[in-house]
Amino acid sequence: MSANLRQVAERAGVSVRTVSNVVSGFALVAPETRERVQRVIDELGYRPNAAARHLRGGRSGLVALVLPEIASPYFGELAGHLADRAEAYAWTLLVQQTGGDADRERELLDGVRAQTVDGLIMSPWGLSPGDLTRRPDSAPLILLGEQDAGGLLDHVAIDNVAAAAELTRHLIETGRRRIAAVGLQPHLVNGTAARRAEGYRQALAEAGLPPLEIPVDRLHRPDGAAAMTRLLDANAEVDAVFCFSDQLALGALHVAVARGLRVPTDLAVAGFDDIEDGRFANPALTTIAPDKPAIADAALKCLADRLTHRDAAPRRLVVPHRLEIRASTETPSSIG
Amino acid sequence: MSANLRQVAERAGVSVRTVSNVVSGFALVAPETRERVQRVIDELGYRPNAAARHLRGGRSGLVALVLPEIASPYFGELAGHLADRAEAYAWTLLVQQTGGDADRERELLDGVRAQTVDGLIMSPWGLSPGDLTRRPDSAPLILLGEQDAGGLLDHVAIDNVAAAAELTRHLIETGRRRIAAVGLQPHLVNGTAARRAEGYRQALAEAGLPPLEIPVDRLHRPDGAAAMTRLLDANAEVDAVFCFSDQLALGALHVAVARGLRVPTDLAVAGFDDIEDGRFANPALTTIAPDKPAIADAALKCLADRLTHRDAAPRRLVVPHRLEIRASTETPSSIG
DNA sequence: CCTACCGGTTGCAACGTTGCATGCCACGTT
DNA sequence: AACGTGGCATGCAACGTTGCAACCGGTAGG
Repeated sequence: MSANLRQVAERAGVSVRTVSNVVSGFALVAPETRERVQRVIDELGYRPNAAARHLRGGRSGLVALVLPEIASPYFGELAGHLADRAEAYAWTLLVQQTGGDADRERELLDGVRAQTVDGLIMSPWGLSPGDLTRRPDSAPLILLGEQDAGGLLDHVAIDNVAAAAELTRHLIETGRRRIAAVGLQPHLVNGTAARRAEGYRQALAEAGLPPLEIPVDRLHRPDGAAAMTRLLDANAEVDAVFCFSDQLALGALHVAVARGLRVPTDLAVAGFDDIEDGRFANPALTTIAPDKPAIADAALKCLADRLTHRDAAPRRLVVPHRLEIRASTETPSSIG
Repeated sequence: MSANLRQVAERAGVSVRTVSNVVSGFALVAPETRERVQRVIDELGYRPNAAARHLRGGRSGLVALVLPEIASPYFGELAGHLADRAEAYAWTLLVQQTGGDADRERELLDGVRAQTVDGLIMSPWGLSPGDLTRRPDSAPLILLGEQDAGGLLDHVAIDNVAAAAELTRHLIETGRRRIAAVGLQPHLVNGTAARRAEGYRQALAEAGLPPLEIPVDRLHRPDGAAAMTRLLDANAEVDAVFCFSDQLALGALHVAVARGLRVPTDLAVAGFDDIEDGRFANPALTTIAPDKPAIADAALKCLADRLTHRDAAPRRLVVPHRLEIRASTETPSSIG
């Protein structure tokens, strides 16, 4: 076990309290005392005990990141930004996976950990807004993604409707007429897919084109592959597929190429999220790029603000996005 | 703030100690007392205070996962398995990123957090075995990846030499003769790349073929892309590229395809790690698939054992791998 | 000359929990 | 009747830290 304040105090010939003052750096301590104490601290290799600080002060320095799955590239990239940025707030990130399961989400929100962290940053899939607001008194919760929690909770998201509409318009502009949307999850309460569908429908309606919506079970590559297989088998004659995640799009792309379709000549494929894989896919994937560092910053800032103003009005932070046009949706005519 | 033991005790008309006994479930408590106390616990929504338990008992229930970067698909997938499995040990995972930087690695190993977690699972890149063993008395450390720490530390890894040799032999068997290896990192102390290079050289030597090694800066897609660009620009006339990570391979693949090479007809491309992107790449990527769930299990088990037997001899756990042959290395002749 | 104040330092108490030792009671045995 | 035993319950102390109030010596102001 490492040294504690008492041991340092004894050795430096001062009180425990003074050592504490030196360590925390704020209070009044005479320069020479500070220096002497500091020397002993270095000598003994003293490290403050986080458990005691937490017990005493109520701050753990931990923030829980509650995600469907950390292995998903989008969440992985986001977690990376969060972990980096968290340092500025002296927070360490703690990862908890839900698999998108409502019971598990509830369990993690109410569980022991939810009380020992300073806050939670969560991307809910299974829980309804009602579930989310009706929870016992514990650490503040910041939501990622659009959740219509009746304005009762802080959340951070891009404008999914606008983004999806933008991307759909881009497909229309490149001459596509039969544009399928892949990624609705009818069984999930999660509002994000619904927003993207909304934007997709808006843009199609503007152009007088009919929607074609393909539901999926999850948002992974195999689901995109399965959806594309179904589309092709059904002879749907689509000339563009807009997937609600890059993973779906990569799965779809894989099947399309394997089936001998030329992308983008025969079929345009677009995704959403701008994960790194998409950038290096063959062909590179057109996508909506949410500003992930900004999402991370906003979530942490929002949490920090919430901690200092426990009862300020909940905020909805909208983070910028960008339409990232790559080879997978190039105009067919311009290729030949 | 939520209720504490004292409040429950008062309300149930028993001592604090008895409530504690009910909560921890082990000690002798009369059934009717237990039931009465339990009722009050539910009523007040009592949750044990982790900070106090940690302070008192010395166990935090936290395990730090110290990685170069969580956004990297291999580490993301591994972290997912670890987070899932950790539950069986009542551990929560805490993520810390090093960027592969030696100073940062040292900082995290010696820092405050390293003392407040029950253990650390780390994938070191910058620190030498010497640095790793010479560290102050804190939580036990389990290493991921091969580290020749002189047998002084627990570590978990696949047999990288054998795996790389296997993959290289596969390339040779499919008729490739000019096989480049991409992924040596001369500036890093990390032994993994060196092991893979060793296996690669062995297999080439067996077949009487000359090695061709391309160093890289990092193991990301852009580095693979850059390496492939260099190879092509140098007119190296290679017919196969063995990349030491799937990310490198995907970058290389992207450039190869973009430059008009037919993969696998003109060029075979293979990777290492079996990240999901590789499975859905165009063409799908041949790779070495480490048994990631097994790695996660082994690391956690190893840590648990270490905690119960603080001074048992350090162990080196070798986890199985599998050669995953996919389209990117199919025999050219069999295609036409 | 007394008081007020200020910089520097200190002791006490408390955060919520659990290990340990002990106490109490009822029952069965000697 | 005295004694041991086993089941159950309790009080005390300690884990390491920091907020609070107080203290001390010295200087400035009334």
